[in-house]
Amino acid sequence: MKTHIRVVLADDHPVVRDGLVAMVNQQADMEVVGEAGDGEEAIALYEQHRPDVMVLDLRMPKRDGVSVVQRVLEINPKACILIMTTYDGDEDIFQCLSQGAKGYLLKDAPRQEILSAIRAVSEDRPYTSSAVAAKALQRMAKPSLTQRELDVLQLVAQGRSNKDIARRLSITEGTAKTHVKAILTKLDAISRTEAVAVAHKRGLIRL
Amino acid sequence: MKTHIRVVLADDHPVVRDGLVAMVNQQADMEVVGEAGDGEEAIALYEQHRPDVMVLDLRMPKRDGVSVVQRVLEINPKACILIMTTYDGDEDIFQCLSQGAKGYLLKDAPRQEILSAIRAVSEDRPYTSSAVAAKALQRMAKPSLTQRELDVLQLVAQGRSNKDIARRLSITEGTAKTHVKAILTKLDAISRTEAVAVAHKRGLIRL
DNA sequence: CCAGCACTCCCTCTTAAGATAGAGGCCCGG
DNA sequence: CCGGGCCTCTATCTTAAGAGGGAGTGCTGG
Repeated sequence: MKTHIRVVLADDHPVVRDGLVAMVNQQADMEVVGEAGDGEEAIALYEQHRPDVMVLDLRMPKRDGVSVVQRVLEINPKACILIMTTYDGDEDIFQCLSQGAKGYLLKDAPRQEILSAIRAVSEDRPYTSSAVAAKALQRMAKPSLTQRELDVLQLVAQGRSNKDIARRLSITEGTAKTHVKAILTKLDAISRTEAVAVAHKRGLIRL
Repeated sequence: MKTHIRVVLADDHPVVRDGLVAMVNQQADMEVVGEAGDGEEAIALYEQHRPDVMVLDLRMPKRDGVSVVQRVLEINPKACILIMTTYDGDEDIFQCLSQGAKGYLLKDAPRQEILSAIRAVSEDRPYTSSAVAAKALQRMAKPSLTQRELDVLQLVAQGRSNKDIARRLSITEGTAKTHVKAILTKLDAISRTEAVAVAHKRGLIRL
């Protein structure tokens, strides 16, 4: 057993970092060795400190949480990453876990759960609450959207018309319609507005 | 000058509460006297402690931040409330400030800003960062939606058709269209999907 | 090499959405 | 009392959206 779990935090909210620092440093068996406010910094601090656990927020400036997970696991495939975020969409959960994050928890989790998640992940044991695990499983049964469909979906969510989407993506309106239709089918939506609602709930698009 | 600023916190994230507690209790001139995890509890703790400052999150279980502001100001019209949230939509800002909150700041604010906001509000001085104030002013120039229009907008955002909306609200499809048209005009949107995007950005609807 | 997928384009047809214009009942505040 | 929002309903018309087909390209992995 380790004498000390060394932790690096990455979250763009100073308050949340302070909260985690307070919680962690109060424990005898763990210690915060670095704090990052954005994705780039998070990667730099990981390389510098090589911590036992990295606690990561999903939405951060400069670099997205998912891409930080990828990069860190490139640097060290055995890295133990715990995602801590407010977003509970199945797409986010699925992406992070399938990229190789060891744990995923929500910011409204109680202190004890956060601390035991950090301990679990530090010992290379995956940590996922049952609600989160359920969403990951749900997501696996659903069809994925292609990159092009995601491009179109993004524009649909901004309220663009098919003609407008076609112009922006340099395709014909007919093709735009084909993509939209595929999106509706995959998301099981009747209209484009419903598709946006579903996509938002699932975490396929952000704002 | 007060010897002690007594603070009550309300936020549904334990991590955020811990962060604020750590920050505040480190200061010689202030102290946290109560922590709430939802809106109801927040009101109860306000009555119990009558703190100098109340720090409030907007989105909480059981009771919305805005309605907590209203209730607390009913209890004590001189109450000093500081909103602290991640939401920066102009509607949220406008609602809180016009209800009588003394300050509004975002969770990504640095420690110093948070602390000076608490001090300002405790002395009955309003605190608003320039970016937040700008949004409140922007909002004032925009037309408000009526209650009925908000009802319709909510359904539009869920992807409902005009016919469906009409059924749910027990009105004719024509009337639903009339409301949708008014919404499009007020939000300066061309399509309903764009209206949803705009409404979301402004904080008029939440998922 | 061929199957499969992603991306593109094309067609028709039906329905929903949005623009435009008018109008009556209601309640509140000047 | 009367004007002015708000909510409701009406009607017509144009255009965009969505359903339902098919089909050709290029790339990739078995």
